[in-house]
Amino acid sequence: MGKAKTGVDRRTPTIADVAARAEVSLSTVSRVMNGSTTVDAALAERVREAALALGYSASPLARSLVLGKTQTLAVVVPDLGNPTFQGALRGLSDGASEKGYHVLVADSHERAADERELAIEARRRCDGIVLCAPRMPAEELDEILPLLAPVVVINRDPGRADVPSVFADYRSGLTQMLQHVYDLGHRHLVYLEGSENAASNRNRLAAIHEFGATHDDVRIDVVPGGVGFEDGYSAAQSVVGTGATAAIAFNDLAAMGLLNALTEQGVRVPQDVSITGFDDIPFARYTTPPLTTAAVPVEELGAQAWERVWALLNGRTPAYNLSFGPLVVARGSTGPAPAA
Amino acid sequence: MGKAKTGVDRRTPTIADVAARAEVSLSTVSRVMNGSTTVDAALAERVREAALALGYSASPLARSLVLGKTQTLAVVVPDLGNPTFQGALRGLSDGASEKGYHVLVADSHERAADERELAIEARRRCDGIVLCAPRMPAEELDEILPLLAPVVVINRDPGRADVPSVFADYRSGLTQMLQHVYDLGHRHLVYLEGSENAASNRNRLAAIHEFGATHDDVRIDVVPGGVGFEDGYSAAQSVVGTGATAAIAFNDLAAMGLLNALTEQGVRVPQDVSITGFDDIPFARYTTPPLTTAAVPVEELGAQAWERVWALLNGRTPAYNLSFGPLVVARGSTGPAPAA
DNA sequence: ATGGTGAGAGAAAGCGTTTTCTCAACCCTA
DNA sequence: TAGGGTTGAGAAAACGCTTTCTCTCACCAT
Repeated sequence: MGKAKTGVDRRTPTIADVAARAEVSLSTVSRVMNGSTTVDAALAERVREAALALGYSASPLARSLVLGKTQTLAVVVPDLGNPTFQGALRGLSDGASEKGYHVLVADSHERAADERELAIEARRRCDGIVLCAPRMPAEELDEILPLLAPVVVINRDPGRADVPSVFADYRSGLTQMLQHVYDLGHRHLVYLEGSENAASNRNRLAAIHEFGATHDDVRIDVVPGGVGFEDGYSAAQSVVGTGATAAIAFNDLAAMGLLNALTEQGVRVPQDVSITGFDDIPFARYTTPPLTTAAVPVEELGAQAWERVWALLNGRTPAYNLSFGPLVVARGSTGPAPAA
Repeated sequence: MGKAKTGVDRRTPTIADVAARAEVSLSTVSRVMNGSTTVDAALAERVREAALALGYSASPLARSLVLGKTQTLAVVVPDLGNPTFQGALRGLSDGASEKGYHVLVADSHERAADERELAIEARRRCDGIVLCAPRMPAEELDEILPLLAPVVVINRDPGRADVPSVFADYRSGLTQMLQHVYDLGHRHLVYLEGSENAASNRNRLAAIHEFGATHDDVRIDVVPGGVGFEDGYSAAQSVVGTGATAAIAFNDLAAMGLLNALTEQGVRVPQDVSITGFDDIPFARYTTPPLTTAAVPVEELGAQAWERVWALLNGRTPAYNLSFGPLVVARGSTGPAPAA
């Protein structure tokens, strides 16, 4: 099985092949391919013909090396299976591809420990990175951010002025949500917590504490929950145990799990217990009853993130940081508090 | 703002910097970094120290160029917003990252026209590619497949023996589904079609025709539908118009849209009309009533696809092509046919 | 002593581009 | 007709690595 010298070989053609065929120098080929005007029309045509005949196109790798840019953007998300991040990824990907950029995704599987290495490694292959690492400790984030530049942080406040960010204002969103159920007459609430160490969970807790502090007539319990269906599902007992009339779930997924468990147990929603989610994932409106939630425009969030990396990439100062104030979408899963 | 020659510069260190600091040659540094044993222990230690001090790690770009491999896999999907492809992407990504591989995603936005260029372009930056292009004409697919190798095709039959593939057997799945509603007594069905030119739609149609041919007592209408919520939602009229007692939707998304529209119009599911989906996306079980569907293990599908590229990448012959026979999951959206 | 061996390390080639540098030829003007 | 300015194209350096090739030196057996 020696390398027989068969006339045609399967190796992808290089610039040298084109140069040889067109009987010009490498430089000329390069110039033609990059649209430099400083080349004779006849020669240019010859080069183009040769390139076409050979099916040549420049190696992105070699090009990246010399140009110092890869035309690729890294994105780190905690969980590719979560609709929230899927949405952001989509918005990002759309924006990027529009500008001829490629997207490298890395899924950290919610393991905060891996995020650092994952991000740094991914970043090295790209021109910039969008980081979504809700569980990473603030100090660690602050530490790696400079190594990652150009970087934009998504879904949390990076806590540094020099790093653009786009995120939902979970605190204000949850405050609105609390007000919503309060207005419906609920006075005993329960918050089904997300990951304890997640920034967005802390934001929500802040809203809860503030709301509790400013409303003496309301009681808010906090029980452990999580970020997925199952977490919400298995928290049903503790929710019921509190005797609260309204359950504020960390997100839509948990809310849906809870809703399901409650319904199975014969608890009527919203007659007995009101339930709220967070994010307004595409499916939130299709549950029974449809889920009341705080809408976060995730795809737009991704799009805005792209806009900011793009600015950074072009040496421009990105637009102001964006903090989306989630909007409460009142649907069927919340109703008036049952008469005591 | 000239480039002042400040002692410390922010440029990422190269192998030359490490060599200089350790007072050895480039070759030695390279050898140490790649774990070659043929280097003196003392020297090796010096190199490691220097690398650490400088925070050096080899440029993946330069490395890729010389090694001829990028440690990256391209994935082309028709729609990042679709749970089916999200699942596959996830399975793929998990497998890849386990082997230190990165994943480049490209979303073709269901535009068959773009898929070709997208795939070729993405492929050039990677060592291999997983292609999911349901709408691409068979001839075009057949034409570009050789250019893409190593490649594995997902979600459709590539029609060439030399290209590994992993896909769901839509035909058998739909046949089972038809049998399911038939067994429930339904004799007048309506198929809510997907994209006309999609391979998986043709597979389903084949099942329909066959079923119709072998069961004279059953009538199956076909109406235009689509692949998303809205498509299903807006097809409600034509579905009702047929007078069928069971609607077979192209996929879960369309089924959910249809379910929603029907419910709004006071049509009871499944008392008046039974509805079935396809894929068993995570949310299918949370509709009201829960959706009867044919389960396709999308994540596993992605995982298997990875296994096959991985084999290809290592010069091994990948395992047999896999065709998952979807399993009907009977849930609440299908019931006995109403008495005529 | 001496030629052979083998280990360890540096020099240099090569990966496929882009771009600066250099040079030859041409045209114009004095 | 000579000199200066364009214009166009090739040679070569650079990007940051890996790996082959080459060389030196120490060691061992003869």
